[in-house]
Amino acid sequence: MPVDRYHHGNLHAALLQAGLNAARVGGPAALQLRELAAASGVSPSAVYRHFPDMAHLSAEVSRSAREALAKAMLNAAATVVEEPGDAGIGAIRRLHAIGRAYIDFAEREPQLFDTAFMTAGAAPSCADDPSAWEVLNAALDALVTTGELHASRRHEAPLIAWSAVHGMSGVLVRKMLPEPYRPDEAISATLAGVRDALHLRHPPEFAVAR
Amino acid sequence: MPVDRYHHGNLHAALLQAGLNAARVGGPAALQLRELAAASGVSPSAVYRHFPDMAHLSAEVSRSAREALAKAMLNAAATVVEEPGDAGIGAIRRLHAIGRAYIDFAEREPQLFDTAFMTAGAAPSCADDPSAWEVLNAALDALVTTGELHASRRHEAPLIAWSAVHGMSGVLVRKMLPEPYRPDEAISATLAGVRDALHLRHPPEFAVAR
DNA sequence: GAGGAATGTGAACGCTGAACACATAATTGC
DNA sequence: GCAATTATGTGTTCAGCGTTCACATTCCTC
Repeated sequence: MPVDRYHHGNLHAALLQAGLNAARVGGPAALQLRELAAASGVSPSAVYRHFPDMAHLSAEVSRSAREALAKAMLNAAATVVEEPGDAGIGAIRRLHAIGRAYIDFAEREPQLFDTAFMTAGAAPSCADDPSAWEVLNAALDALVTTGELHASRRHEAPLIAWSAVHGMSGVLVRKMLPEPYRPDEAISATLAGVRDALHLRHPPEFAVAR
Repeated sequence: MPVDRYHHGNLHAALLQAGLNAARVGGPAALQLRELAAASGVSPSAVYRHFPDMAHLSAEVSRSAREALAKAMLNAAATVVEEPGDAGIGAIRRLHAIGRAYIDFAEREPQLFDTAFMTAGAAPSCADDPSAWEVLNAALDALVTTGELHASRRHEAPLIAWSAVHGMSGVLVRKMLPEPYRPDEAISATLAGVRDALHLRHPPEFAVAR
């Protein structure tokens, strides 16, 4: 297709991608209409043919960032190797893996993580995407199935896991971890705390100096 | 003192207060130079006699919000009644009280909570104020002193407590709690999870349906 | 091929934070 | 007690932001 033509072709997707690129570097503040329009090789007003206003574009970028986070979690879970004689420990490792992937994402892409959760109150819930929440609950279901997690704890389990992991992510992103703590020990402690709170086993490879 | 005079008297403090008032209602986005100047009965450029730029004013408002949060925690801890024969359970109740105060603050003043932690990366650490972190550590010290918290867990304890409480606060503020969970059960579950992770006793009055 | 829908342009408008020269009040020094 | 200096506030101006509108161009359909 010709490179120079009046119509862009797929400006909606291009703006979204430009938004992700910008947010990756500069966070929510970098989501500027004129900037994204220029990055897509288009005049500012062209944006309004594809989004009602800047808030909707930002919201879609934010949603896209949440999807990337969920995808990173699924990826991490998929790489966990199954233990031949012990299905339970595999489930525990998978929960650990998705928790660590969540926090790793926040550390690796702090600005994008910030963008993912920038929505202040007016969020259309999170029942929209293949969300981190669903990935977490699938992992918890597996823990119940394998007998690692007592059914009586199943209901509150995602609250405990999510608040801890999401909280530590926020602390690391905002660089609020005080001296003398180091990010890696903070992450390990958080994940170990989740296993303790859920009364799970601690697989040997997760041992921390304690 | 005369109400109509050229010099304001204490514009710095007035702008800070105006900022807190605005942030309480509209969050970080409501911190606008012209708005705060007008609320203080002063022209926009007058602000620059007291703050180098808007970012510094916002940062001071944010810091002030963090102080308010810490004060709410101290307040809650002070109202905990001591158990005559059991100093340990008082310490546990105090930890519970400051955790609940933290989350309650976030629920009661979501916009102010958002303002308190809006600093994206460039925060001057949090060793500046009578911070929530210090209040938390004091409570944990008391738990060690009374023998409720094993010394070997003391180091990682604040990481576990803070990430869980801060994370649940963020979830509630951003209204990200999915159906069918209700805020009060989510808060109880989070705090119970912290006690579990720290291997603390569960005082009877904190019993939840589980 | 004609006509209409979809999409992009360019020039506005009101808003924002910021910078500047200038005006006024408070304070200091003699 | 008065002049000079400093501190503080005003008004104007500027660039950049999101947004709107009339208009131009291209694509699609009949």
